Amino acid sequence: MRKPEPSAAAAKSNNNNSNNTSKLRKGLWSPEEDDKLMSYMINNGQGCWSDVARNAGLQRCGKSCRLRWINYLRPDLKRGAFSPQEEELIIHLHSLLGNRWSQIAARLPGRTDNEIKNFWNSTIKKRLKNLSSSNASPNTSDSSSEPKDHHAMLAGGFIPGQEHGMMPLYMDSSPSLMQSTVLNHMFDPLPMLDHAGLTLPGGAGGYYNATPCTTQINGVGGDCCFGDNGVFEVGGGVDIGVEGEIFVPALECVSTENQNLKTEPIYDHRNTTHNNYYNNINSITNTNYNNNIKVENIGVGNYYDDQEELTMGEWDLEDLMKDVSSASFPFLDYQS
DNA sequence: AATACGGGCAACCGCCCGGTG
DNA sequence: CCACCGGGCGGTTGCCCGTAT
Repeated sequence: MRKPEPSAAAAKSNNNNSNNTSKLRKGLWSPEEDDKLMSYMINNGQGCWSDVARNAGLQRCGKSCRLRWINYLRPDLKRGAFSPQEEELIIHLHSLLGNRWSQIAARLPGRTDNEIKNFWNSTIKKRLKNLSSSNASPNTSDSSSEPKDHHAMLAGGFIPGQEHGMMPLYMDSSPSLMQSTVLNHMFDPLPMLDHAGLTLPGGAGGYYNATPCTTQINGVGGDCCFGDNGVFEVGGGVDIGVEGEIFVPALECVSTENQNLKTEPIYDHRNTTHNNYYNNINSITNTNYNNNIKVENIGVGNYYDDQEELTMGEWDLEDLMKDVSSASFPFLDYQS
């Protein structure tokens, strides 16, 4: 994190200078900048980011605006800690995708690649490291005795919030290592599911409670999204996915009590008040919907049962992800 | 109470890729 | 074919804050 430039006021005075690329602000975003970007995006939608920066009256480069919007201001962002299910999914997807954070994020509703990347580097990586060191036998703790097959060593290790213990965990993101392990059936393709009862987060027994990908702003009911024209639309949701509808998993319990959306975030993201602003958005976002969808045709393991479909040299990410997206995690359909 | 330290995370950097003229 | 530009992405930095000493 970086301090906002001390000359924010000075930068403002240069608003009318169109040739001010050398005076672009860096560092933390001020609440005024957030307001400008937020209102511009809601009113005009996403276009050329350098235009966004210019037209919104921001002394920022387009990239900075894009990043701020994607990582912080997007109304559909989920704030707060990762749920155990999300952790599991991240680990699972990372075992398949490696450090392709954007692709992992695409399958985690409301989470950004940056958020997941930070979470991985700060939390999960550390846990895996501790795990690997604690798993080492006291008698064989010297480095020379490190198992050749660290996949096997890690398999059955850290599974947050569950007792599964069949998912391999990787410190190494090499696809070749991952795919070879995949081929060896070393992980449970649906680690977050109870195969017998098909228990999904928020539900059980073949059905689960899902929250649709919808967002309400300032209490206005309806879905929100960017339409074909790039304009941020409220109302008139798009339905795609399982049985024709978009659903986002209810990955965490969201309070429905606080519906008083504050329109002015208190700018201090170390301060919980600021986070509350976004949590309130999410409260409203995720409220009012508690739909049940039927989970059918889960293609568990079919892909991996046919080993001839995969060879080391023909590893196909998209094919691999088929099993992760619609089949294995039907609630993630809307993302693709 | 003061200081040191480490964790968490927002934001920047630099590279890559695709589109366009 | 090439140069330029904007957008996307992964890696890294650096600051704030909580905790330990």
